Amino acid sequence: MKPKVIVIAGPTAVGKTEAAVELAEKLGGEIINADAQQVYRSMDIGTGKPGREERRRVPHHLIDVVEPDQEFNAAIFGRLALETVQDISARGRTPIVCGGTGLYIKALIHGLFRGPEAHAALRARLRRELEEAGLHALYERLIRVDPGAVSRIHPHDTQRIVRALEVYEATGRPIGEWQAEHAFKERTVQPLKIGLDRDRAELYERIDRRCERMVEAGLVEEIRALLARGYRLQSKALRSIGYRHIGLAVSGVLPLEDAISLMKRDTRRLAKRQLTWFRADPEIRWFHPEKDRDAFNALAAAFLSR
RNA sequence: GGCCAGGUAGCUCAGUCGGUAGAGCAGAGGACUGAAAAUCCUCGUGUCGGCGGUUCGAUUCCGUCCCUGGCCA
Repeated sequence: MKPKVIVIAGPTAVGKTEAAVELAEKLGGEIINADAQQVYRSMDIGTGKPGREERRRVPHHLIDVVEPDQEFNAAIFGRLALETVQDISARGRTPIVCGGTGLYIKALIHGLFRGPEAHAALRARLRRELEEAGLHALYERLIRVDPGAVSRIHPHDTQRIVRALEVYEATGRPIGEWQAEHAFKERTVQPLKIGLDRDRAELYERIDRRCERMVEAGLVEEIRALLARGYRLQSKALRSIGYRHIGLAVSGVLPLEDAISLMKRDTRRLAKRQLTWFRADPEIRWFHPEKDRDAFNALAAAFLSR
């Protein structure tokens, strides 16, 4: 029997953490983070991690699992999250997955295609080629070996072009074949998907205020400390929202005030992308994080007793 | 009170030698299989400040009023 999992998804700053903590207390649950940035240690303020109080009330998992310069990605997350779900479940408790990274949630529920993992050396070579020959040349090469890619990968999408070539060169098989075979058909768990959303203007208001609070709470100092320990602003972890913006202010490229404005804008855009992702999933049941709290709590309880 | 410069998309502004208008930013929608807080795609109708006049036709020209900024009193 596949373990039951309650998923709480939604855009950043919508109020997922409070909802998840309350639900976990009611149901005897434990929270599994599904937020791409919260896995990094020493990045607390800018990632909006749950605070000491929340973590005291309910056990949290998959927060602080790697250093900011360590490799982490959706596949690693999927494996760790599944192990964690199974562990929580085996102890008779309820796993509650809470986060805004759609791909991570998908990687838990369905896994990713079992092809080659990210290959650092190969990727570095492709990057070099990209600089020398240009993106167009890489794209041409890709569609020669994988004609189906024309309809799936846009010629400007550097990241996907590189990944597709990487998979092809590592296996001799186009990425499209791997994907078609996998197609997210299987499931590792039985999910109940709860989506949280609220009025757009209100959400953006909350985002703006949260960015300001992060700076007041010491985001600048947090970034200085990370840089002092040798982490680079161009690393995967620090290129994320907030860190890359305030990082510009810390290194004197931008006045702090401008950096904060850009951080707010890009956080709003992130929220919009998150909503686009989750809206495309017909299994998600949507609720207002406060007004509908009783409704989704009841739905979760009914799901568990089924 | 007088003179000058403006009032056009949410914001900053361009433009129409009279045929009802378009950029940047903001914003909206979408895609997403090992970087995903990443990467990428698509989207511009608004009493052209109000009211009159001239004209086949006015956002454009004329008159007048209102508003904003600057200078002078």
